[in-house]
Amino acid sequence: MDSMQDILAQLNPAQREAVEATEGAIMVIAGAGSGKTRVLTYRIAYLIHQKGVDPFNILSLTFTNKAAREMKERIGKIVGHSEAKNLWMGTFHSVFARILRIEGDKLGYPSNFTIYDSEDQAKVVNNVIKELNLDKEIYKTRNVQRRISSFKNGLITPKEYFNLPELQEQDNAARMPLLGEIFKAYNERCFRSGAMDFDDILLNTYMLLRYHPETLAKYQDRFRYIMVDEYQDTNHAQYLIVKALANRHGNICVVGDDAQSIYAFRGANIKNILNYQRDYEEVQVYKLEQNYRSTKNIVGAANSLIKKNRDQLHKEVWTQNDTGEQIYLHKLVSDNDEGNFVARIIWEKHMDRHLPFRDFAILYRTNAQSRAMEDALRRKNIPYRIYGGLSFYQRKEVKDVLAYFRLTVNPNDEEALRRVINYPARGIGNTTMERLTVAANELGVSMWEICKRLPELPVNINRPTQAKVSDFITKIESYRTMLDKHDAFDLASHIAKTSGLIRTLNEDKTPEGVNRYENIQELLNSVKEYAENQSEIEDGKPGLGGFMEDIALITDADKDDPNDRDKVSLMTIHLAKGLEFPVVFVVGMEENLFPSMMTVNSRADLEEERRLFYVALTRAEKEAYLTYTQMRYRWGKLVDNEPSRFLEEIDEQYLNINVSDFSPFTGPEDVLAASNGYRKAPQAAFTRRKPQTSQRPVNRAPKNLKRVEQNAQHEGNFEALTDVSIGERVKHPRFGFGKITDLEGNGPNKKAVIAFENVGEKKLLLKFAKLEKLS
DNA sequence: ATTTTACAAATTTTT
DNA sequence: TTTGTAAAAT
Repeated sequence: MDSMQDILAQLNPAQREAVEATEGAIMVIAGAGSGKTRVLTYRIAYLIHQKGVDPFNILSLTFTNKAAREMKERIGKIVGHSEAKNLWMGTFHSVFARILRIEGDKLGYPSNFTIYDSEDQAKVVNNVIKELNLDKEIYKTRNVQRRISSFKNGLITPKEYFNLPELQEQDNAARMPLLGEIFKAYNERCFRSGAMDFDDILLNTYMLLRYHPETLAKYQDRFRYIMVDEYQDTNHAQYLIVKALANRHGNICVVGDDAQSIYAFRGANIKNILNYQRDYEEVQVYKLEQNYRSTKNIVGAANSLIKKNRDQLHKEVWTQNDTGEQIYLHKLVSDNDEGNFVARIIWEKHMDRHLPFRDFAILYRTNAQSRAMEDALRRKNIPYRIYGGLSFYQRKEVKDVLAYFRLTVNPNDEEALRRVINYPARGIGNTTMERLTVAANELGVSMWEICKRLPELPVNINRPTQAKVSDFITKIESYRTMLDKHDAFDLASHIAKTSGLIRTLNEDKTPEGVNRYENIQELLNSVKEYAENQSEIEDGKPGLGGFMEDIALITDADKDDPNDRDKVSLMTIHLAKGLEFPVVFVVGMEENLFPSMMTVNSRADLEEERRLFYVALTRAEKEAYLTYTQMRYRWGKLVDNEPSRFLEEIDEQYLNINVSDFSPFTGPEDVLAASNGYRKAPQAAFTRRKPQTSQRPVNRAPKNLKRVEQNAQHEGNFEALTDVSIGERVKHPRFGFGKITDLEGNGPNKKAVIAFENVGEKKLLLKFAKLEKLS
């Protein structure tokens, strides 16, 4: 167990003050890399250890569940693990889902309510639109979803919606006058399915606290100390929940950085930070401005960029770290080329400098960009892990099995029922489903209820079909009787076998089919793991119900697979928030991609994109690479690009610009790879287009980039320096002066062993080393 | 009722 | 390129 004094001694004065200020309202403005997690962790340890606060009375809201787990682990090392385990710690969604499982009956929800993800949500919305006979060309699912979500984040229920002419006018203007009807029907549908969507978790928590004073009092009493991380990304609902909970003891500490606010699109409200001082009397504000993460170059570049934003709190992030290298900027021909470039740099650093793969992250604006990166990494056999995108639990076959699980735990879950009532095929088709839907709507009960009482209801469904429905019901009922008697794994594998899903998948011998089968095995493995873990805990819940509660809010970023220990990380910049890596690549620095096309017309949106870029840059500890391409595949078509406006917003002194129309990274090897695959077309397109592009007057590349393009030829010469011999003195851009002591390999793989004056002996691939001869 | 085929539409970002 | 939906065929 580490001593508290030792720990406090590790903190700088500002950090230490923030840790020791335990009472009242605290706001910590924490610049990127300023050790904010450290402060939060030690603050909790300090509360427990020095102030004798019971961990049970501490609530800490983090950005990911993984972050919560890791903090708990570190706190456990200081105060003891049996103590730390009682902390209330996790994301807003997981902590409040937990409370709603306990208290939800007060709102009419069962404790085993289902959590609908966006796919479920979209399906409910679609069904409702269809049932209301609305034109789906006008009522686009995505738009309706977004709209409903924004209502909920603003704590507006259907009832309130109809009292707010303003909102109705907005929808009228958007040619969606019946949006309120959809909203109402959607909510009713979810409610009678015993289901909440992500936004409901917050909205319902708010409703619970607002209309059940005794429950509010209970949790106010319990949470004597509250901490909120990433406060800049909380929305109105979250803000009010926290405010309500803190109302009694008033010990609340929020940590955030307005420069890293990147979730306005989902309702996050930057004003929460600004209002904080108004809401609480005598707010103590601490600023953490010393960056411990990145080099001077990276911090300087990020600062120069974020200065372009008009709306921001004043803050001066600085660092004592080394100057480090400039940020590399590279222009590539295509997205394929970009992938090859990144893969090649990673490979080089891995081989020559022995950097483990986990030191690298590739960050992009949109998930679609991962493909080119994956292809390139796979070709070089570089292990990688993708975060986000289509996560494991969203795959079709996994969701199918989960739908059976869901139905077993909560048979009212209509989306689960719709998904599998005829999968595998049982002869229950659209006509039957329509009639069941009508009956459910008329009686206002769940579809499960209708199916169960089908014989006694005046529903026009013929006998044979009724029998098929009732067979299905019987099957699910039989699973339900096993819920309490069997652990999650026994029941799950029983369901997988007897539902016919495994059999159906087994018949498919295509590679994709085999893969799907393996995914189901993997799912069952994770059920097994869950059941085993839970039976070890004294008050564990080894049943399937517990498993379903557990996975609903687990995201990709929360998983911690030991197999993923040494892999390159690929993720969107949004997902990278809070993480750090020695070497970071930010790819696709192009207009219309980053900043996204959707944002360039509004200053507020554009500033959010700029903050996003700020977040991306500040993930890097030692080195950052920015890349953009001349053309890339979008919508299956080649599209010409211009460099991102953000590139010229970075102060030039921090950049090492390698931009030329000649791309040294499309070597013979890549031509081969390209002509092998399905992307023959681009290759042809390049050769035809290249001369054109260089003459085109429309090429609006930023001025400073264009100017340095001239120098690029010069840069190119460094690449070619392979005709060196032992004994020669050379200069390396990073390692400085050195003498060649040995040579090995031939042609493109020729390597030199060089004794550098300052950094010792290194073995470098000549084609990458950018050596300069000293004569 | 289910499978096949053809054609259009679509891309921000996430709990 | 992929994904989803609608019409057509079995």
